Amino acid sequence: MGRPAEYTRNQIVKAAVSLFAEKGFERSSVRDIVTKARVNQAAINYHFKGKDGLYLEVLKLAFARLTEDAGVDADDLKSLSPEQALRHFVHHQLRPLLYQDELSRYIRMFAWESAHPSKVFRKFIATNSTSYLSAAVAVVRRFLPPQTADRAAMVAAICLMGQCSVFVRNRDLFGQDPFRLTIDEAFVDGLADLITRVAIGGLPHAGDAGLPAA
Amino acid sequence: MGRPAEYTRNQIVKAAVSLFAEKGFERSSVRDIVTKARVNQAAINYHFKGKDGLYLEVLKLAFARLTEDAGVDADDLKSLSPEQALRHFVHHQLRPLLYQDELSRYIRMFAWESAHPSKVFRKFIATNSTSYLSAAVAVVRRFLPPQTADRAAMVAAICLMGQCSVFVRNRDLFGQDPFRLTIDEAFVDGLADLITRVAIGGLPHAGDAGLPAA
DNA sequence: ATTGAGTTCAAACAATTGTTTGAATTAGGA
DNA sequence: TCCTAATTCAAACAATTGTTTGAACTCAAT
Repeated sequence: MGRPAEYTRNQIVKAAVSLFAEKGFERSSVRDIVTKARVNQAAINYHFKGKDGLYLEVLKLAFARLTEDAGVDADDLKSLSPEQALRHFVHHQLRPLLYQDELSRYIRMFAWESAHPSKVFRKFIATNSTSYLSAAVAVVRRFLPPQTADRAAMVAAICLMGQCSVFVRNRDLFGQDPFRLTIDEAFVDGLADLITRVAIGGLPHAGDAGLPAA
Repeated sequence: MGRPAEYTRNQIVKAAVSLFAEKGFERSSVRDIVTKARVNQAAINYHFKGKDGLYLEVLKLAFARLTEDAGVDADDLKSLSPEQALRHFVHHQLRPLLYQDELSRYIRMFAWESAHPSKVFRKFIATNSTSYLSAAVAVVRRFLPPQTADRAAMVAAICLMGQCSVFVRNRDLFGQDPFRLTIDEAFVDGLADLITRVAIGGLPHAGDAGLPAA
């Protein structure tokens, strides 16, 4: 046996998560990752069979962490009132605006994917039947008329997440010149309130929208 | 003089708009553009001083076309009721889902930029003081309490456009497997209704959200 | 016909990407 | 101790990117 292989793997995964969250998968180069991880160039291919393999591994980690987490766990959300669950979910999606921990990085990775899904990601959610959207669908559903079609609920969920992910992806940008938003706790609370209130006020009427039935 | 230089320029611009709309600026290679335009490799650098220069030219065209257009023209929208103006604006943003004409391509280009603004785009909107967001701000404002801060209105506008651009960018994707949405006129009408109704129902309460004052 | 500026062209350049190679290490089992 | 398999490493590879080069070509004006 050679040196601690697990150490190298962990270093790579940690660096990859950090970079994928910051710039997305496509814009993160293998060389950037190995430099940040302080490992050799060829390590990624040796341990993960390529950049795609590494991403798949990272996606599995992120998905596992996110589904077991309180923010999107179906059971936890069901125990709250619809309004509380929605508020909770939205705030969870906005978490990367405030904290830069591991969980936030995972959420941010998914925010990049929601902008333009990579091939790896599409293959990943194709196999994981319980998509990362299902939590959002469950949250949204409770505001919709009971007989609302699955497809309509999914569309509403996509809208909801779309509003959050714009801010998560472009956090740095919105702090700058044409916008000059100060992104602190007060701002995120306000933003979460805005999205939540708009959804609460509007979703009950969404059923009338006449989205095509399933 | 040599051959019709204007012809070459037009060919390049046309091909570039098509590709930028389809995949975004970064993912469109110079070689793809010149191949589609049926011109020589070096033509882009000769006529536009590089890929960035071409994009800047295209952005100017798109911006001019979009601001003179009924869908986002401030005066046209003011002549409608707030609800009508909102519905009109949202439907306009969703136009690339139905039609693939020039106007739709411009809208789609901006949808890519709203996901992850390129350097060229950021420099462009920095000089064009009337950002392409201002129309959305004006539309949204009429639903907000009169004393609402500019910043809060902008945030609401970003949310509104975020909901539209997700679908515009990933049109093809949503037609496929995990989603299987049939994107026809009925769907787009329904989607526009959904977004509109949610906004109408919720925006009036957005003022309570306590977004940081300007 | 000749000039000369404007334009096209095939080819190469320089930089970056993900991946592969094959030798050099490392550590555990015989 | 020697052997073997796992791991690391520097280097190169092949493909793609945007850009530059310098000669060839076109056409209006002289």
